[in-house]
Amino acid sequence: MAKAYERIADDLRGQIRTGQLQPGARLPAETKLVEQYKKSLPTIRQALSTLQAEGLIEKQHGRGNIVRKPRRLVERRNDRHQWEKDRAREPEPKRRETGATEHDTGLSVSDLVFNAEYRTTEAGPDLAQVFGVPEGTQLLERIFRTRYREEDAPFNVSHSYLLYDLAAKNPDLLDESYEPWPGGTQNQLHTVGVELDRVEERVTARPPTVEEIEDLGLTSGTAILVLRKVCIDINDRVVEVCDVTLPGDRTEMVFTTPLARW
Amino acid sequence: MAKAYERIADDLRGQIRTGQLQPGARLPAETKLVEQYKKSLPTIRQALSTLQAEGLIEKQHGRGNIVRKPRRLVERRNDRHQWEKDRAREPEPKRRETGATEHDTGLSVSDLVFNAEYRTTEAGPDLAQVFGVPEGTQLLERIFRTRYREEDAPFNVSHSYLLYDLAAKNPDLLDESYEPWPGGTQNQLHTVGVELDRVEERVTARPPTVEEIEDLGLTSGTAILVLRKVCIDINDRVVEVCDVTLPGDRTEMVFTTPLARW
DNA sequence: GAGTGGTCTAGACCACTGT
DNA sequence: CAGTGGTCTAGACCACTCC
Repeated sequence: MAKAYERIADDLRGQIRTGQLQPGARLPAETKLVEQYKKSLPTIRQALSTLQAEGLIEKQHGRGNIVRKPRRLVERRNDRHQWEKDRAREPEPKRRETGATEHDTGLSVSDLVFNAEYRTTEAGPDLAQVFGVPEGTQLLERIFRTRYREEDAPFNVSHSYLLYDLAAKNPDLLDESYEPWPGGTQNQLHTVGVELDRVEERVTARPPTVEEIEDLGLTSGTAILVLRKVCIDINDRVVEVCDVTLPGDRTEMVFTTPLARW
Repeated sequence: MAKAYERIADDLRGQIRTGQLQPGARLPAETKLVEQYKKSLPTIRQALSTLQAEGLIEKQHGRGNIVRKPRRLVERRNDRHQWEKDRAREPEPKRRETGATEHDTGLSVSDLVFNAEYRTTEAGPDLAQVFGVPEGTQLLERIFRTRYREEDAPFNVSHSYLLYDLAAKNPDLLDESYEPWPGGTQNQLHTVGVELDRVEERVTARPPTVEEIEDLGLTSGTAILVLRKVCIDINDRVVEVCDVTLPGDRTEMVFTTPLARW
């Protein structure tokens, strides 16, 4: 004998998958479902909350339970790194034209709103290990948020870390008011004599924390992609570590791996 | 005035984050929490279920609510593709030694259990578009599952698609009893005259469906990584499409992007 | 103001895990 | 068998959305 809330969830899930309930459509009111399935309200609500956790519906207080629409995906390609490296030594007017995110998304600079915040921190055990420096080493931490001009929530929050002593060679790099910096971090590193050899990106996924739900404007029933980007220069030194949080339901990361010919 | 279940969740979350409640520890019984917070059982349970959704605790019927332990990560590196290409033309004994997953994880063949299932399907709109063939074109679908010998659930389920006509050039490729095929798919493609030029991987994240919770042995409160790998040969033809489902709490994907020198 | 979901209570009974 | 979480009910009142 199947559990009541599971049967109800299965039934509604089926209606959504087969398209009987279209994306954007409102489900019957919870009180209607009570009559329909002859079960109590809390049972109905439990069924609905499992559908919410699966990302199939969205609960809107005062409006109803809505079938989720697939969201438009933002691509994030790994060829952005080479593209950014090529740009890093261009003259400023050219660098100013567009940034890496615009390169990925095909949007223009004016479609996106960019926000930066700088501060200094000390390396904890985790970052100290990645940089290969002692714990407590001073770091420049930079927090970036990118969002569409017409939307409230950013689709990208990243925390970038640079060795403070390295960044301080060019005092302009310590000043957040220069952001958005034309040419991005690779240009900034170029001004202190750094050339990148490779970028290593590590990706995992997990459910969002409450803070991330706030920050990224998620509804519950989504996952987040956690990306750690490590930039390594031609002397095999780690010169930047960047932790990026991306909403899983609107981000598609594209990694192209070229292979040597036989 | 904060909601009661939120205050309780915040309080418990704090205890977990600060380490007052260690991973693996049991929370007080729900009835104890009722006394402690002077709230009704359903309210307590609502607080606990938000913690479960965040992946912080795991509910074990009859035992208690347990603080989740971080899981051991399995790495999946993109240099596996070049590694596999290099192997593809080696003699069979060498190919038989280890596979790409063992290369990633540093485990030996005997630590892993591999399972394959072949069948034929027709290309739906999605796959037809990626392959650049008409809908209904016959495909060979191969379902692979990989798991640790000591564990029940696989950490990797993938659906690989090949053009049937291409695979049929070597009848051995149609027979699942040859799996695990030494040298992997790139060697198989080699036997029908295909050389890969590049691999394109697209990654998103989302909450698991009920089926995936079953298949991958997940507890609720985890996310899955969805990866689509597209293999493109030196004539710019799509020769394999592979959809991979990975549990987000035990997988770390590593992508290294080498950059050209200035 | 009508309709809808959100929060919370009090309590009954079932099912699983351990000893 | 004791202890624990899982399922379900019936009903009160609050908060948001939209007309």
